[in-house]
Amino acid sequence: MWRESRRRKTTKAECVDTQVCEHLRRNLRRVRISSAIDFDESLSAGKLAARQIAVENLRCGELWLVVDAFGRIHTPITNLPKELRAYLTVDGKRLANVDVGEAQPLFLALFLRENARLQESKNLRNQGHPPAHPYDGQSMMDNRPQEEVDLDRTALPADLRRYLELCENRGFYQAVASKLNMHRADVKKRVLATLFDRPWRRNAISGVLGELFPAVVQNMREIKRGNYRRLAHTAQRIESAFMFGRVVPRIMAERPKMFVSTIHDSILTTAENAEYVRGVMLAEFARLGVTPQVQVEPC
DNA sequence: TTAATGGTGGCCTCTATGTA
DNA sequence: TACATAGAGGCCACCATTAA
Repeated sequence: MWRESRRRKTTKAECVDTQVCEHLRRNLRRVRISSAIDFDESLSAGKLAARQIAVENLRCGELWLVVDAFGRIHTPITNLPKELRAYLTVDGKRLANVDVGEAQPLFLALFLRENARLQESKNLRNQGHPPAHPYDGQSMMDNRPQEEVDLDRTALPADLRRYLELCENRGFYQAVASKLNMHRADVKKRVLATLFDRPWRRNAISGVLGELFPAVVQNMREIKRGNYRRLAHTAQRIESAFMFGRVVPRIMAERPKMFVSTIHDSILTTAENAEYVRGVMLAEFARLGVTPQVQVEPC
């Protein structure tokens, strides 16, 4: 019973629209998982048991949905090991994942870009100029029916511009990996940890980041001042606002019957609808003035 | 780094029971 | 009646896992 109370305590959906939550909950109930799963026998007993329990819970209809304080939605699907997604179906159809390349650094880049723009606008006002951009003062994730953002990137600090472009081209992790003579996959998790870590802790990754993007790192350190978790929380809020404030509502409006489930910054849907979802995500990113890589990966 | 989950075990409180 | 003990349940921390 105390687990139930703990779950109730953490189920606070204030930061995600109720209709979005209900839509995702309804879609969750449509998911089925195959009865014939080849578990990796080389796994430790604990890992194997955890996978078996996760699968059993899905079969039994244990379909919880929790919104955390930073707007992320957690479900049995988000907790499911990636390799088991291949066994999921909806209406008998296999699923595909529509994934944003280097999403976390990209959302951070959007936040830093907005910061830089607001700072620039503030400086101009102080000099007696009108606001630099009609977007000034408005949250970048407000879902108003405004036109696409016409962003003058030349006004941004050079290394922030380069950081943003690398994120868009899925080259950010590779740039760090190349400096360290490592493989992209090996540095990815460490880069993410370093970005969100305590700013006073230094390692090889933080050294390379400081070398490649000095103003970006300095900006991040300022955001972390007083509470280093703020940067991670901010990135998650931006991700949440984008996914549940823009992408999912648009899909709900345009294709209300289409299956959709989220895995933080990616969207799970049936393979036949994956290209449509990819188009929606690209269009919504375009409204924010960025063109990241969005890939469809069959589960 | 953040979040979630389940499992386990420790600590605390409350209640019931046994004993002097 | 007073005290000791045992069991149950709530709460929490820690560990494992998953995702990004």
